[in-house]
Amino acid sequence: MSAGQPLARLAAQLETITPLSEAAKRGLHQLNVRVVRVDEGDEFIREGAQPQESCVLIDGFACRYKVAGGGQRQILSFNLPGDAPDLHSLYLSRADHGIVAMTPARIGFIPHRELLALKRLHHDLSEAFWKSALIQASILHETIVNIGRRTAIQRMAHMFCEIYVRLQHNGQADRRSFRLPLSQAALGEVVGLSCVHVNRTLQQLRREGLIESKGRHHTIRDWDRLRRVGDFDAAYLHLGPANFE
Amino acid sequence: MSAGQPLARLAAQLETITPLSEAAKRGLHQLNVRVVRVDEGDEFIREGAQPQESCVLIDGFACRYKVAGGGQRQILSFNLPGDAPDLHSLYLSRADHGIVAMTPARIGFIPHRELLALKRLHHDLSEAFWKSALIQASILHETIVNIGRRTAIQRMAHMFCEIYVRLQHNGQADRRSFRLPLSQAALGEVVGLSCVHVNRTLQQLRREGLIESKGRHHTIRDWDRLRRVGDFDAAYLHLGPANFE
DNA sequence: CGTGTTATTGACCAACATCAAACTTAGTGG
DNA sequence: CCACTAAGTTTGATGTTGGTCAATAACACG
Repeated sequence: MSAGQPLARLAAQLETITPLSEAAKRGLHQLNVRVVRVDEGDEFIREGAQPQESCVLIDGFACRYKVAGGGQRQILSFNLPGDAPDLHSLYLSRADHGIVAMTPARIGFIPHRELLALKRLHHDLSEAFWKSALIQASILHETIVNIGRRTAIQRMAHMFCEIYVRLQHNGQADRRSFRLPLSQAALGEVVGLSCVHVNRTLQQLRREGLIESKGRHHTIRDWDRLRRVGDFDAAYLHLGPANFE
Repeated sequence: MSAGQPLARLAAQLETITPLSEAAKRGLHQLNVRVVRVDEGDEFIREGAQPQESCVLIDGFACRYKVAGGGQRQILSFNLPGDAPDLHSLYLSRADHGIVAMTPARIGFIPHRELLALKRLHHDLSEAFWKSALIQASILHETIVNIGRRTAIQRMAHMFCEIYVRLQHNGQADRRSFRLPLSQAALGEVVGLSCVHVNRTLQQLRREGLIESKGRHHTIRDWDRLRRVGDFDAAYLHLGPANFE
């Protein structure tokens, strides 16, 4: 999957959303992709920038975030390999959030012009992009509910469920076990908690036998209970007919 | 604006986003719109439904919401006349949120098939819809920051700023004054607070001379300070060159 | 006028933040 | 391989914010 087709995973992901014509796939692979390696912590899209390119996460793990007035960061969403995290910039001139790599990663930058032209040429591709944006919005909705209405332990449980299901779907989870490259401080920025409270909530999840962690490697011990605690129903991820239980 | 062209406001709103060709506008107005009157409190789209039509808010005020496991409601966003709140349903089969009228309202329902056909026919229209969905996403991002990172008074101040600017842009605010048809309980469902705390926070905003309210009619007394308190910058609303100060 | 809904108040409490220190881990260079 | 460092995790003590419960007051509507 590596050097040859930088957009292979994007294409694969789009196809799980909507079948693509051969022509559309060929078009994707003929795009002029500038591949850039970034390091952990690099903000490869900055809040407020006005990029002329859109990016695709080729491999690695990234997060979209915004910074509140007090300087505190809020993570808006995760991005896994194959995601196109800023289709936004295609139509909105100003990036209203930054994107930061959480691991060393490779990013593909594609000129807006080419992408727009391709989208116009292949209607199925255009639909797939739209649908993918709608799924992202659906995840944002659930995030708002999670932060607005759930307690610390529910939020964390819910977050672990979401991450597990998405990593699993992305081929990055082994059984009930996965690596989540975020510090506890960063986890707090995801669910809107202080890092101290994240720590204590994690301990509670462990104490109750729901998860197990060493370092940044986490294992789900009791999926069914974790799901119930986190009030998690994977429907909002729109991952197709697969059901995770 | 009333009987003749149910989609007049939608067209107007789309045009503030992207100029539309005459053909596209004609196409819009030839759509087969089923207009329905709903009452305050009516949930005209239910969470989990699988509608075959998309809706447009012709007049009135509506909110999109989700319900958490505990039965508590979280409001995701406001919708004003001219909004198309569920373009989602065009591509995602299951509505992952409900929509409820906050005032008596008129809703236009348009068959998915017609809308999809029209979108395919007029590229500018398709772009306008996409852009409008991206703006909604941008608002969701700010909502997540608001709920995740700000204190009660900041959240409320921010919400009033957003509502004021949007109502103003929609022609529904008079000077610094507007009607917001939500109970304090509902305001709490917007910003993730209990209704008691909403009440106390409102009092604080009044005490500090930032706003003034009688009933559901609110007036902004000190826009500049309200904006600072709420950490509000209208950029994320993408309302075009207009600047609100 | 009643009657139901919404707003307001008070008392109390739980959840979560903050601060500061100790401990662990992983990484780095000698 | 070890010492050193920096980053992240864990702990305790304490304070604040905001939630809950329950009662009362103000409105709105028929």
